[in-house]
Amino acid sequence: MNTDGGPRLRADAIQNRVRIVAAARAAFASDGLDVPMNEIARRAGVGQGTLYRRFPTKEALIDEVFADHVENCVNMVSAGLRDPDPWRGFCTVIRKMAMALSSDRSFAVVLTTRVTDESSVRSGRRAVETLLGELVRRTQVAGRLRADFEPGDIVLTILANDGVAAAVPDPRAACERLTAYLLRAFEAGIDTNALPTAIAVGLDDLRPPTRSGATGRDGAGSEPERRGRGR
Amino acid sequence: MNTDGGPRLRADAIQNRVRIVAAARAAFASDGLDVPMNEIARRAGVGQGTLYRRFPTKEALIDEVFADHVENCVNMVSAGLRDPDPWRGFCTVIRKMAMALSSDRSFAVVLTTRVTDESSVRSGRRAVETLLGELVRRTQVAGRLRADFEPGDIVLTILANDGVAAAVPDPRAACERLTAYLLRAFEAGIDTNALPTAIAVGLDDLRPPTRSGATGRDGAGSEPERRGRGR
DNA sequence: TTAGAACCGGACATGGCTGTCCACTTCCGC
DNA sequence: GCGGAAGTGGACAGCCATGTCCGGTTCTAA
Repeated sequence: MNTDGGPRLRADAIQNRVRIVAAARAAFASDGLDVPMNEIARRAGVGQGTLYRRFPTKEALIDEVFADHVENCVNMVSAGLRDPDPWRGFCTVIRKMAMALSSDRSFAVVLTTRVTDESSVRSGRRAVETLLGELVRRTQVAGRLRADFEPGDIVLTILANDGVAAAVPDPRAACERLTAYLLRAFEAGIDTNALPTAIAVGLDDLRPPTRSGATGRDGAGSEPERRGRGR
Repeated sequence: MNTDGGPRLRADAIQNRVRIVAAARAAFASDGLDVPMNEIARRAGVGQGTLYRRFPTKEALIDEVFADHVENCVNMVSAGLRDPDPWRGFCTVIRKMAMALSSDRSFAVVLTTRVTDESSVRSGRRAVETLLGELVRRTQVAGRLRADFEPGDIVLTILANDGVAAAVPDPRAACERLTAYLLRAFEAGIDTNALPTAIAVGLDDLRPPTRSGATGRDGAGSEPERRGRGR
């Protein structure tokens, strides 16, 4: 994966780099992209200096960590596309995506927003979009997916799952259920009521999260604390 | 609304208080709860000192601003409950909720997470939940809502809409479409396939949006902690 | 073995946010 | 009017985030 064309690193530096990436991967998955850099350094057992030497910005680290995540995503959609039963393939892709989103808090962010601007993540994302487009068309041709379904509806599905996963204590179960509902709605059937106009957004058109709320509120009593110059 | 039992305020102070609340309402709606306090003060045309004199913490301000939002929500659900056609009432409530979520970025946060701990928002939220439970049961009895639909699925709907609204450039259209899909899936019909197990969460069981960790997989090498070679 | 380049850790600079303090100003009862 | 309590604005403290710097350490090539 890491075919980084950079200058050869010293043996110990390579070790540390690997450790950093592993720590970052775990940290992002469990705590989201908000996890501080020094926390990642701590988990990796290196100093901040070392971390920033390898990855000049947080963005660079995110990019490295998620390049292969996106690649996995590409593979997943490709696999669904090769399923002889289009509808089953479609459902599998949607379900697997939902699972990935529910188990990794940062996945949706990386997949949908431009946290990194000039990156392999970005191109991978485009690949995903193209493949999803094919998947949709193929399933519609087979007659199992609503004719008015649009690729943008998959973005909708991703974001919906993300919203659920971000707040619920058991994201897996919740996302499974949401996905089951959505797949039911996506299937071609008797109901031919027109849908509201489709949203014309791709994965690149989304705005950054800012997950509002965040009034501090770590849970551990971080009350105002009266720390002024006492008087 | 503001039946604040505090001491009588001076005329100019009342003016400023009103201005602050109005500015906060607008700011929260458009920018989310992350908007800084001094930005709110600026918009209200007052100093920070004044703001903090009226509302000792940001939490208190949020509480004040959203008490009536939640009240509106209660009224909305009540209205749906009085619709002679249960299914139509149900759909109206879900749609209106989605609209509210899509037009006010902070609404979902206030509705679903405990940003404020001891507050009228909290009790209003419980009222909303009770009413939603009735709404669900009533619609099921009328035979138009799936028998295996659960009140928790409305929470799912709220969170899903929130996820979409947070990221998409035109939240209104996107939420409308998502809601149309979901309502289709919720309706009782020919499809009697079992759903995955329901999620047993209420509005109060949700975790804050940021930094709560533990997506159910923390054990993955969390703390190598090898801490420095000799030196 | 050894010299020096690469590497290391952690202190520090910077900036944004919440919340505090206080010297000054304004309203309002008498 | 006038005196004082209530009110005001903005400087400032403390915290936590990203990213920088540098004195000391360690790998490695010769």
